[in-house]
Amino acid sequence: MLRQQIEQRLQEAVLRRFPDADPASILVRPCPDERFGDYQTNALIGLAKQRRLNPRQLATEIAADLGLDDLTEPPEVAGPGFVNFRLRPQALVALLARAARGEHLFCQPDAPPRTVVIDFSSPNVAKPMHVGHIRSTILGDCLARILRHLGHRVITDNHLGDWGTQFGMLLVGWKTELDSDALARDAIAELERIYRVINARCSEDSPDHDPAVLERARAELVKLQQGDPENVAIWRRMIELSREQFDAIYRRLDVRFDHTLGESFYNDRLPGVVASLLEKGIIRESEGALVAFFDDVPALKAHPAIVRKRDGAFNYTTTDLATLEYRWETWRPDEIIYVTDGRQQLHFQQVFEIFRRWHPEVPTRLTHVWFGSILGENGQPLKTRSGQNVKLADLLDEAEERALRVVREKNPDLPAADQREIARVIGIGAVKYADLLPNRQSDYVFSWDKMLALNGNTAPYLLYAATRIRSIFRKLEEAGERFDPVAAADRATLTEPTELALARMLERFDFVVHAVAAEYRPNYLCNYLYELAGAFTAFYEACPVLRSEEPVRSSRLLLCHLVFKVLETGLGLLGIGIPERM
RNA sequence: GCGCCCGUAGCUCAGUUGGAUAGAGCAUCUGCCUUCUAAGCAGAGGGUCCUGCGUUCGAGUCGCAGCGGGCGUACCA
Repeated sequence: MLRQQIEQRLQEAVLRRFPDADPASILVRPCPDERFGDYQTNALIGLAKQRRLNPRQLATEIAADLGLDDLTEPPEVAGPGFVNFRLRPQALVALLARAARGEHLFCQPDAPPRTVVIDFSSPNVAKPMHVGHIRSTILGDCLARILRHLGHRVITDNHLGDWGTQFGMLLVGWKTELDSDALARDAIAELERIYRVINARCSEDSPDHDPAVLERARAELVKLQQGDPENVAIWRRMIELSREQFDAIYRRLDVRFDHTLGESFYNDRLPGVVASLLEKGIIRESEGALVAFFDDVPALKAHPAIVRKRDGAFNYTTTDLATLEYRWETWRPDEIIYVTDGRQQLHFQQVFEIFRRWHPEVPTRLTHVWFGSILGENGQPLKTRSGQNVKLADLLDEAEERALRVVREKNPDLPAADQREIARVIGIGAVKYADLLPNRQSDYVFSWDKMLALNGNTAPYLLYAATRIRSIFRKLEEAGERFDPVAAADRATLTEPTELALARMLERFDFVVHAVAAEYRPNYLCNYLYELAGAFTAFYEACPVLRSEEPVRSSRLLLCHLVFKVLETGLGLLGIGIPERM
């Protein structure tokens, strides 16, 4: 927040000197080493080079013209022409006071607000949600929370896989294999089972292969596509049952969608999409299919995209194009974000390229936010011992169970219900944190031990710091005292190194949240919160709070109060809650 | 073949328009609980940032070439 003011004054000073300079390249960023200061700019070096000036001399002259006395110590020029800024304690105290009065929480919204559609999670009907869905769900939800926090209008849409050739087999299975008791017990497991049975009969290299079943599956699919009332009713029922199970998971994860418009929602639009693409000459017939070619795009030259298959059926490219057009017509978004696996990069390049040709008038930014795979300890994609996908519900159960074991060990005297609630919050938080902490583009190795470790950069560490703050205020309340942040702010004083370090950390929150939004990388926020929690525990060890004398005592309480709010807000942006105690 | 990603401490990984002496956790070692939660803190050791060449005042970061690994690549999504 103070960084922004420094940057603005720097840009103004540069423009006074060079009216034609580009302010977008005049940036102030955190110092890599706190010995140099809190913030620095290196933009003047490049600026001087362009204009054949001496960089150090230019830096010295600009630094003298900044008018930063209310915010920083006198700026220092260093090395080849860096300018280093050190925040004044009074400026930090004033910032904390404004936060105490509720004027901000160390983060300012983006202006102007934008409309952003986020497409994430997208599980398939009649299949259990498994680890393959976790990153999309958690990352997408986190980005939605971040962008909303920055003041944008966010529309989340769960593009369910509720249509496709698998329904031919599912319909045969429903009519010939269904065990209604099993369906009542665990609908998805039963749908999965009947699918497997029929799929085995349809596949030619299976010992159960039966050409008649394959034929029947095709016939049932055609009937569904033609609107046969019985098949449509069964199909709707399968969607309903699946959504109940998805919703149970989303409730546990505290994930919400504004819309759930599955693939089938776009069925009516598909023929029109293809007709329009043909009319505009964007696709043409090739080997019986209708295909878009990209001879003028080097990366896509060797990768044409099929928009209608030889047999006349549409595929996911067609559906995604219809979806894009619908979203544009309905919400006029400034941006549409797709959160999927990195393996779909080529697909989205093709879809975006086709859409640009199809609707060149649409200015919407199209973004594919992709992520790597979750691997087992053997370096291969994570599976159960029997080679199945790990079900998300099982994974969440185990996270909570493991957390419960630790809670019981650490807090044997708490009531069992409290232990379970604490374990639930920690377990779910640990899963989310472990997923958001790695750079999203890298594959990461899933490890229970690391995820629920009690130290290191983990959810329990952050939650522990937060509950220690809660504990301080609980003690205060038990003593019958009331804490008034505004009154504390009026006489706040920061002198101890760990106090000042904490205040500086709070000030940086704004920078980090904006960096997350700009690059779609929640791991920046994870690392920030870890540092904030670390700065708090260092302060906690060095500075008694309740036992100190006024006015130090209320200043430290104010720090605790604000650190808790930022931890709570930051963890909230990751979709993670804080237990009452640990 | 073409395209994308990765290669950083023994292990798992961060590393923000290119920025100063490359960071963290785990593991190893040394201290710290009669004081607000030790699920903690303070400290130590540990590096040819895959290799080479180039651009630059400055390269883990950018470009080119190579090596090693993962993934994608015409009718699944």
